[in-house]
Amino acid sequence: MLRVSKLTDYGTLVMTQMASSPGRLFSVAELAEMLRLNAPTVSKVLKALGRHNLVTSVRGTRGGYALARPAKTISVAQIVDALEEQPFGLTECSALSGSCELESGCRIRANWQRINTAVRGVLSDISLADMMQPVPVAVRPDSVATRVAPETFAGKLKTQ
Amino acid sequence: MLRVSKLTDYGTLVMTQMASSPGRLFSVAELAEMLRLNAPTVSKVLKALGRHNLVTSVRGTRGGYALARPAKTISVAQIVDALEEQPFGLTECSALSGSCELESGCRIRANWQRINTAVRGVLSDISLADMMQPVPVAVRPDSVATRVAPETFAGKLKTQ
DNA sequence: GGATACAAGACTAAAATAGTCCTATATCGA
DNA sequence: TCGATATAGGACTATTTTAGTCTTGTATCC
Repeated sequence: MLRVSKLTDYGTLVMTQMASSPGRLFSVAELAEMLRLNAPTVSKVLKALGRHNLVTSVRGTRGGYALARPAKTISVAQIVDALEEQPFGLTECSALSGSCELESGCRIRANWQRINTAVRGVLSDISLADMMQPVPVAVRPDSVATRVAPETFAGKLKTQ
Repeated sequence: MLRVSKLTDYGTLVMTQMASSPGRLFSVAELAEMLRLNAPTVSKVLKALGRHNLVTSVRGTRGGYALARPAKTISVAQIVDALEEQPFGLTECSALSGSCELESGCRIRANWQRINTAVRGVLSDISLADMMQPVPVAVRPDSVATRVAPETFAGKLKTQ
C-alpha cells in the first residue's frame, strides 16, 4: 500500500530520540517508556538497526544503544533499508514474468525503476537531523503546487 | 514494504496498453491476453480505474474500456490513488497515538508528511505518456548521484 | 429476447507484518 | 567468580493486507 512498515516508523522515532542526546546510552526499557512503545518491539527495531551499523550497542548492566554516527550523516533511506525486509523498489517487477517481453511491458518496468530512483533520492536526502527540525510552514499535504516547503528541505528535495 | 500493490502495477500496464491505441475500445479479455494476465484480475483493475474516472467503459456486445483522457494528462499518482486501498502516506501516523505528544514525536510526523508530499510529487509529475517512453540512458538504480536521467524525466523530476 | 460485456461486491487463499518470547552471550560490580 | 542486567539472534503466533476468483445484476447490440 505504498507504506513503510511500522518497524520503520518506530525506527525513525527511536533514532530521533537517541539523536537528542548524542553522547549517552539508551536502554531498550528507557526508549520504550519514553516513546510509549512496547519493549520487545523497540528491541527488535534496535537489533535490526544494529545489524546495519546505524546504532552501536553495549551489553551488560549499564549497557544500551547509541547512534553510530552523527544524525546529520544518517539518512531516512538508510533507516528504511535497515528495517524493511524487501529490497527497495515500488513494484515487484512490473507484473508477471512473460508479460514484459511482449510490447509495452519492459518500458514500463524501466520507467518504474526511474521512479524508484527518484523516490529513493527523496529519502536519501533527508537526514535524521532534518527529521528533528520543526516544519517551517504549513504544507497542504495533497497539493502538488505547494509540495516543496521553502525552508529546510528546499535544497535537499531538488532531485537534480 | 514501501511497495505499490500488484493491482497498481497491473494498472500501469493496462493503462499503457490502452494508451497505445487511444481511439479504440479494449475488452477485458483482449487486454488480459495481450498482457498475459488473468481476466478477472484485469477486470478488477479496470473497474477500479473506472470508478476513479481514469477509463470510460461501454457495456454490451462490442463494449470495452478506453482511456478517459489523453495519456499525457493522466499521472502515475492518479493510477496509484485509484488502485491502492489506503490513502496516500508513507507512515500510518508516525507510531502510536499518545507517543507523539511527548517530545520528538510530532516533529517526526510532520516531517514524514513532507516526505509524503515530495514522494507524491514524483508520482504526480510522471504521466502515462512518460511511462511509455523508452528510458534514455542506463541508470544505476542505487546511485543517488545518477538518479536523474538527463532526458525525458529531467524537468519533471525537479521537485521545485 | 438472447448473447455479450461491464458493475458491484462477496469470498477464499496466500502472503506480509506485528508483536512476543526463548535461549545465548557479554558486561559490570560486589 | 558469581549474579544481575542488558543486548543478540531468531523462532513463533496472530493479525492484517493483498491477490485472485466467483456470483449476481445491468446495459448494449443484433
